Amino acid sequence: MTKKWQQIITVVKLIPAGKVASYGQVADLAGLPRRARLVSTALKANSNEDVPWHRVVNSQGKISIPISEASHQLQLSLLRSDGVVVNAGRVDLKKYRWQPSLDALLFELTF
DNA sequence: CTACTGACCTAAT
DNA sequence: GATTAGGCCAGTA
Repeated sequence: MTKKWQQIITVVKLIPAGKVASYGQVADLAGLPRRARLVSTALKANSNEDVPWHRVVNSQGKISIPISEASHQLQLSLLRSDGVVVNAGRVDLKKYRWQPSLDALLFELTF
């Protein structure tokens, strides 16, 4: 577990239920611009209960996990239990995109 | 050390 | 919408 991963995980933990963020968005907030791919590897290594990894989708609002993976369905159901509407593996980003509050942004500065 | 792999992103067809 | 191409760069083998 590197420090970069910890920063990513920390940001993901800030995403409130009912909202989603994109990989790139998380990377930026974690102070790691252009590292969207690192977010995905960090998340897959930390798919446990205290990390709401399911609230992270790609820039199109779609679930990026391959259908072949069992966790694809898991993300789908977890999102729905959060109250997020998912159609064709996709959420409406205009509606559900997480907009970090000011205090959340200030918190990021402690990185 | 080199080579390959992505749960990515953007822009251009 | 869908697809392609290029860029990206930390992990992994």
